[in-house]
Amino acid sequence: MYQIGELAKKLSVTTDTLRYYEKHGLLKPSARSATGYRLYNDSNLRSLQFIISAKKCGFTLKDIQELLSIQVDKGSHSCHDVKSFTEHKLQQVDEKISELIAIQSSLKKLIQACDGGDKSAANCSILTTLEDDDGITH
Amino acid sequence: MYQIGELAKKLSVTTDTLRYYEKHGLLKPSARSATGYRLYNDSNLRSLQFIISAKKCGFTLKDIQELLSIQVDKGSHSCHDVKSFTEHKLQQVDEKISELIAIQSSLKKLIQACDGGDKSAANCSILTTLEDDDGITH
DNA sequence: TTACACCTTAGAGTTAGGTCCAAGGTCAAT
DNA sequence: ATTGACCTTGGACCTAACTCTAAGGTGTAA
Repeated sequence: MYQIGELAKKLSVTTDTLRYYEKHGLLKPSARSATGYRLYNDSNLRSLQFIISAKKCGFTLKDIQELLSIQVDKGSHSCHDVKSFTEHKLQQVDEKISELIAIQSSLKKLIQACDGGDKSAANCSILTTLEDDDGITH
Repeated sequence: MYQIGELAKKLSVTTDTLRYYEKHGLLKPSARSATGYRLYNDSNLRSLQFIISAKKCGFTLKDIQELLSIQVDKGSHSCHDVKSFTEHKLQQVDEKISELIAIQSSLKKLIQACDGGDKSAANCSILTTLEDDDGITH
């Protein structure tokens, strides 16, 4: 069990942020001490890691709350709903990955050009390298 | 050449957003009409596509401005600076991709569980599937 | 020449996601 | 028993990225 300050330090966020996440339904501490201190367990820690990762990838806190709320309950009558919701989220993730891969390949080319590649005049910015061949396709 | 409204409609943003991007140095229209109307060309359109893509992946407008400002000028004395800056940005992109791939694999497992996979009791949420095997490693 | 859909600027307002008090309680060490 | 580093709540404040409003100019079709 961690106090709020320990957890915050572990994952480099502030205690204010943790209280904010609690208030907005993203991360509820597993318990409270007799005197009202928030107490977090390892499951809370993993949730927070997930929140931080997903945020870095451009998901809103609302998106993240939805992702965290996905629960597949075998035989549940809501299985179909959960599945189509999850498929929709997967599609968003796939899109982000495609876009990042295009940017990644552009940046790699720019670095190569900097190493003395012979196309440096033609490929001199992220936009020109994106246009090159395997850029973002829409 | 497009007027602001045409470009906005083409890429599903508002005209206010385009004016905002101009004011903040992200997207300057290639010309103005005699009467002061903004005129955008295809290069402006590609810049805007890039801005939208990068934003979706969690880059701030400041990040995006920096990405757009990368210019490799062969033989430039600043080549080294540009290279290390670009390498740093590439590292950020690589991280985002890793995190998205972990989330992607989780979502795929959840969808499979929904299809009647036999591990649905054990793997019932995004967090449990992340913990499974190939989750995010820190 | 007037209607209507465009465009201009400047500046105010909004939302998400924190961040920072203030006033006070808790806990371990001196 | 008091110091100092923790914790509590409530509410004000802040920044990024829009979004809206007001007051007015432009362009073209009836």
